[in-house]
Amino acid sequence: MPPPPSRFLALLSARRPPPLRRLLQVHAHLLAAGLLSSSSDLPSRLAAAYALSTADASFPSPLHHALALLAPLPASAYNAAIRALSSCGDDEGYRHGRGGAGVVVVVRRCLPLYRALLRSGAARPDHLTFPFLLKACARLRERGYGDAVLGHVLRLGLDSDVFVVNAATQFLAVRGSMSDAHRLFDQSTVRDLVSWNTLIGGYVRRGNPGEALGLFWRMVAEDAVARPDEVTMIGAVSACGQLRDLELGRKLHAFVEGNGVRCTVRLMNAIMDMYVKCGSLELAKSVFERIEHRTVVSWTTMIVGYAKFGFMDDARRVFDEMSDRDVFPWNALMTGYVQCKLCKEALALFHEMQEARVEPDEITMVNLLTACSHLGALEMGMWVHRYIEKHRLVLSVALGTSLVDMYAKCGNIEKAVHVFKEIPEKNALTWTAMICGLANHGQASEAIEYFRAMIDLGQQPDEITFIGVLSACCHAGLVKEGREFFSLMDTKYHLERKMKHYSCMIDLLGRAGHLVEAEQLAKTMPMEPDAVVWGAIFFACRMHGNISLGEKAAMKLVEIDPSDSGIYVLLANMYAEANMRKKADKVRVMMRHLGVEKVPGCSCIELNGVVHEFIVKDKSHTDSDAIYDCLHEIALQIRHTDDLLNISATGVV
DNA sequence: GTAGGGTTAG
Repeated sequence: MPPPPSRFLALLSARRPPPLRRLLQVHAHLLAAGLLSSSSDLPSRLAAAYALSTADASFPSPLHHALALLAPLPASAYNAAIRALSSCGDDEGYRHGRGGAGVVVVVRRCLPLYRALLRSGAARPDHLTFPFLLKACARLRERGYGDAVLGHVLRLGLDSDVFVVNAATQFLAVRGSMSDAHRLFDQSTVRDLVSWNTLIGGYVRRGNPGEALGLFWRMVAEDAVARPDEVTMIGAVSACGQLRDLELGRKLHAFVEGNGVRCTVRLMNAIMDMYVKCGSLELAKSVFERIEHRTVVSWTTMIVGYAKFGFMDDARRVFDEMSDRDVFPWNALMTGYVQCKLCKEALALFHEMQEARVEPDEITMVNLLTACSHLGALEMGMWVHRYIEKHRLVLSVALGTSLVDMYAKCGNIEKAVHVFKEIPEKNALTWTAMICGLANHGQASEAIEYFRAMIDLGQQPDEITFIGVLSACCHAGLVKEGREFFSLMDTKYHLERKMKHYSCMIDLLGRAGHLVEAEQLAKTMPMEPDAVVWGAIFFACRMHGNISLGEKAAMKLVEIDPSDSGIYVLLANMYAEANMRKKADKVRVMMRHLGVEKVPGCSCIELNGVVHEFIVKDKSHTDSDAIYDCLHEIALQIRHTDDLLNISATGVV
């Protein structure tokens, strides 16, 4: 007894097509049983399965089998195959990196099918073809295909079909411009709830919450037929979250409850997220507690909420309470640790994640690299780099930027430059990471060169980019360039100059001996100079022997932080250098009298992937004795070298 | 058949 046709139908309709070998067996069987000539769905399902499957050495072009099967069939058969391809990978959720590129390759196969349909004598594209085809085009990177398809829609007069128009709006919102999508919406004679939702959702995705909410209110006021539903409200509430407008958010929440909108989990999740973004952890929590069937998204949103306000213990508790976790909650918790500067915890979490056999993704890698940058953990950072290469993760802008930053902050500037050059798509953040890295490594002229290249390529520098170039100028003593960039910031880029920019500029002027100008800038800057500014002035005074201004700066520093012992020591040193022994002793006495104590500093180092932390006089490390022996040895060598240098400097040798 | 919530870099 052969299996019934329904079994083949189920086999061919599975989310993943059967292997090509099996497909050919099924094909042969259906042919023999005469089932392919019937009016059933079997031929188009088989064609779709061929189109979905991956070619191998023995069957290099399964797509040809698909086209041959479809040739005598009506448009509906083509539509079914295009549909299968256009939503391929939907269930897994579209992800960047692994699999993402493969999905796009499969989606792209809609195009030959559509071309065959256009050429077919038996069938023509219809109103059912375009929603699927446009969905596929929206998932491709190139815009051209979709534009051509939109032209066909007009020529076939299908612009009066609301499904086609909505799909076209969605395509324009995702791959084209929102203004085109909006124009299509305004000029369309057909419009329904989905049309509004598509356009509102498009503006939200593009980060234009003002337009999204404008449309929402217009919909409420104008359209008596299309009432906002839960999808509309997800868009409106998300827009409100982007605006960080708590008052409006509560209003929209009330609107949901007052207008009989279905309270789906998705909507509740969106409301929670809005409350978190608007800064009300309490309201988010109360919504969370009222959700009956929480999804991973609900839990993850709560983790993000706690992490955002620094309650990492609560975030961890929520995380531990979850029953099944995909990569999102792991990433959310890790992001929280990194943002709270708990980098060792972030790395430990990654090890837990590996034990739990959860596949890390691009976001995980970005978090890990950020943690490595803060810790100076080069070995771990390099391990992440190898992992990315081994698993062929796409070197996205964010990932590439994190890599550049990691190498720069962990001391390997050559590798940072190398990676930078390999990143296919760079943005202002990538350039900034490179410029700051070069500056911190003392490669001032390169940093400035990169800055000028960035400008030439039309990338907009921001406050942080200028910190990079200004500190480069500072390290190299490039006063002229520093002045140029400092003024450019205001005149050309209209960027607000922050404390850090002033302190950098003042440091630069001071080191170069322009003490009057440095002091003048400190006096006229729009904010109260901080310890860094006065510290820079003090340092410059000590360097250039300006005792009176140095004293003034020291007094300011004491005023800002009386408990900081460092400044007393430095002041005493300044007097000593200027041969003012009495004043130097006086400061030391004062220090003892005030009972100022040195605050222990902390440093850390990574060895074989383990991060070791040390504080002054710390004996807690297991190898403490050996470490102190080594330290002593180094100190002796330094003293010895120092003596030699002093001797040669004084000309005795 | 078209629309919808959560994690990322300087």
